Amino acid sequence: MNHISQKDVEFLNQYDGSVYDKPSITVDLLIFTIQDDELKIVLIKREKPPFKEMLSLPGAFVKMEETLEQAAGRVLSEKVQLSDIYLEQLYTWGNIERDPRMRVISVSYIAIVPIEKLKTADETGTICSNLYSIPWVLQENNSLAFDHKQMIAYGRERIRNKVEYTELAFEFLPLQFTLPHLQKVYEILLGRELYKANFRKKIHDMVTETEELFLGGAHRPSRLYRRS
Amino acid sequence: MNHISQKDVEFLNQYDGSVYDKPSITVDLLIFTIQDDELKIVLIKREKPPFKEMLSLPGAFVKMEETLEQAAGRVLSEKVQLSDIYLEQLYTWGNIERDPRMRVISVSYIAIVPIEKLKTADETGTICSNLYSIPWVLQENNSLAFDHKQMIAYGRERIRNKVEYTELAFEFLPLQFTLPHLQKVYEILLGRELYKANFRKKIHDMVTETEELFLGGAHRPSRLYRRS
DNA sequence: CAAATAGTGTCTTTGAGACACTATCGT
DNA sequence: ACGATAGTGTCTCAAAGACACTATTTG
Repeated sequence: MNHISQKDVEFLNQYDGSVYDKPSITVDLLIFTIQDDELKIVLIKREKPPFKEMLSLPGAFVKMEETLEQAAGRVLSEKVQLSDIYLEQLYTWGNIERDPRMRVISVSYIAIVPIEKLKTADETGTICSNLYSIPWVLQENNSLAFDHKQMIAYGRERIRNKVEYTELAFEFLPLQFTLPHLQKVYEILLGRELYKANFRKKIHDMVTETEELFLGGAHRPSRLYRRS
Repeated sequence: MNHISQKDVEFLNQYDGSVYDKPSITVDLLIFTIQDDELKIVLIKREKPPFKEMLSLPGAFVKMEETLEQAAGRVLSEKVQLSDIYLEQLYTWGNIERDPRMRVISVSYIAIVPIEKLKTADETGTICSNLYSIPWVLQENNSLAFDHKQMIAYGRERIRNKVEYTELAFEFLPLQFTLPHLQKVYEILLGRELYKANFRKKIHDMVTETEELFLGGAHRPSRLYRRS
């Protein structure tokens, strides 16, 4: 597959000799979680120029022998060695000057990991210490490497929208959860408070109650549910 | 920008020498219109292998000096020399074997053009004779070049969804239109009939009535509206 | 005036929103 | 018993759905 025949070269030459001068392709990951009642994202401090010392999304060049999803999965597994993680293509960014060194096109992906899962896969604490609150990241005076701030703003918006018409919110929670906890997730993602009774009517068909209660709180315990 | 410094090469070599072995990037266009009460798309018959003689989406390799949007606009303008055309990124397709010759990643775009606009920009008739009905294209026994059939199915779905929560349907119509015509567009895109009175309540705030009537029909003429 | 399409009024049903109430735990 | 959180019943209101009606044109 990597060998290019003469016919292919002729074909490609019709397109301005793209064989010899191609953009590079990367994937960048927006790994979201909810911690301490805040929507957070995994960022890393760049160790090399350009944008040295600045925060950026984890990413990698796409290899010839992997699909985009596989590349995204590879970047993700370098951070958290976990299976069953929500992964969705967000948008492809192709501005010419988005990387000052050369032409790079980036396919961005959204990943969502429950904080409990993140903690168990993070023995060294390198991930959880790299979690940044979205409101803080998106502050006006704050600046990120490349166009990553714009990506995060776009990803934040995608999540806000999808929460309304999908069951995306569940991706932030473990298998079992209480309804007050689920409501809190919705409230954080939507950015507004919800009425308890109405909320429960809305999500009623999405959940099944278990026999267990969530104990450990100082007051009346709440029932644990699963997705139905 | 096309010059790669030694430092860049070192940087890139960390990523498996991607400098010398990169995927190619193309854009593929889903140009939709409505003609004869059917959703249709512009397809071209491939003149060369692979998939010679088969139908495919119009597309092109992305040049180093153009953004993805510009590349999409270039392909579009090769078909229809028109401004003010709805253009939206759909999805990026990165399967390894999607092009049998080599590794090609394709960024797909949806374009929507009112049939009237398409006709005026199509003196030779080369576009309108290349319009294919979506239901026909998506038939099970029908086959298209590359993964283009899958792209069209995905684009069709995107349109069906966005019609419900955006004003996308207006993109299929000229500046002035009648409400029966607008309703027909909604019905075609949604794939079901709508009640006249309810439909008008729903779109009431999106439109402004003009002083003109649409004449030429055999019966009572309907009023022309614009987007508000 | 008949046929056909354009356009409107209104009853019903559904679901979101608001709020008040009851229930059950730990201390 | 009390404080605090969990959980429910129900009224209100707005929008979607269904259907019947009136209006205006051509031939």
